[in-house]
Amino acid sequence: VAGAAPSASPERAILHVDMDAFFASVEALEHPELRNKPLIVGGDGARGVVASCSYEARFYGVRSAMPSSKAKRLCPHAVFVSGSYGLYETYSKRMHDIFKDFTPLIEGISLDEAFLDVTGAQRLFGSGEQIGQRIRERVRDELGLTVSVGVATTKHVAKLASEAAKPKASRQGPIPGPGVFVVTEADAVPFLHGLPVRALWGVGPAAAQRLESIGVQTVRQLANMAPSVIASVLGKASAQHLHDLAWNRDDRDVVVERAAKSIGHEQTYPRDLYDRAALHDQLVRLIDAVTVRMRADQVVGRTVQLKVRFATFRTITRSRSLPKPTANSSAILKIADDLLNAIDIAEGVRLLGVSMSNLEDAAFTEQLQFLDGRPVSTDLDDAIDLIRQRFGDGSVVPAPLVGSTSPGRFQRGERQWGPNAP
DNA sequence: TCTGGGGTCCTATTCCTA
DNA sequence: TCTGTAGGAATAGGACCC
Repeated sequence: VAGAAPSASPERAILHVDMDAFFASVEALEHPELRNKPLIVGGDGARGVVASCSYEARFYGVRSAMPSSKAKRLCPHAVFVSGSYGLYETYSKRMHDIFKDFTPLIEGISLDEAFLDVTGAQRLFGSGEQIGQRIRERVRDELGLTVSVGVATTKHVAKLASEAAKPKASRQGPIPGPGVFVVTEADAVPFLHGLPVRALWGVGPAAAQRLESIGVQTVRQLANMAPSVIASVLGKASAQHLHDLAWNRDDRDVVVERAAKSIGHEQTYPRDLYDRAALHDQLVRLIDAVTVRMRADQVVGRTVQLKVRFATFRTITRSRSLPKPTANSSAILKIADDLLNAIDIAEGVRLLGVSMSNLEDAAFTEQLQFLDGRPVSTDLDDAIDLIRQRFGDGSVVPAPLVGSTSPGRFQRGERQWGPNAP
């Protein structure tokens, strides 16, 4: 209507919801005897790392991704739990079910964190802050867990805001934080400029050190630096990106579902491997696990990547692309074997990994063919999938693994935090 | 004092082809 | 037929995230 006042559209509201000490909190919930103790979820073995830890453990300096051996030194009386991926998945799903009551625009970042676009939900449920409070209450009441919520007009400030909402560690456990932390559009730049560059999403140890070399330690200094100067140490793309973030220029949307770009598995062994036959058997195992997932997701892949970490921790990758994409175990194994055979393994192999990329929808893909034109059959893989469905994962295993000490089937999330053996 | 496993994205180099 | 070159794809490595 001419002359009518435009209805005030609500300000963009992005929530970042982050579970507090997720894995450790779930374990404490399921095992009451572990409550209020320094608790570490992760790999117990010599090559394990910390996946998550309670606030009581954090007080001693224990952090996620830290080698377990170091964590034990810092906090010798901590209880170690190896963790159960499936359990965390269940809790994560229940959390998402709560989110769905407020908005369909949910972008899961990991099991324990997600972005929610609640711009359009504000008329119905109140401001972003109010929605954040309600989500917190419901997760607490229905799941028995605490989450921290950041509210802002952009994704990356929402992410930083949830960090500001989090509890602090003490000997007695978490000291509650604000729980919900709001950064308005007007406050965003001052909020950002008070932070160290390391706080920005995408600035890790390497970038922080490079920025330091041109005298940049804070987001404010980064913001006031010419992008061309930043580019001299970080490259053009990330320089422009970080400079934009420093001024709260972030127009990235909450993306509900994105297709995976690669599927892979890797494993660190309790002892380094020096034997080609043993490595071949491990390839069989890894590829079996990868292709099972590919077929379950109905995708095929064109590029095979092999990853080898040597005893010295030197890591290399070798890849080769097929003329046509596939999810066929033997076709992939052939390539992976070729790649492996071209590598000198005298140093000893600590980790082996296989991943498939250049993924395509299996339904729209022409079948991989042999040179004479016959299609490479996936009948065998399909039959194996069926038998496992009916009789269990252990009912059929690749021949090289029969009678070996390795478990036949490689499970997603299995020994995710390192080998358990000493 | 030793560094997991799942990924994504970016950059530099190499190789191929027009 | 040889040479130079521009651009794209493939490859390798590394940084970063949870």
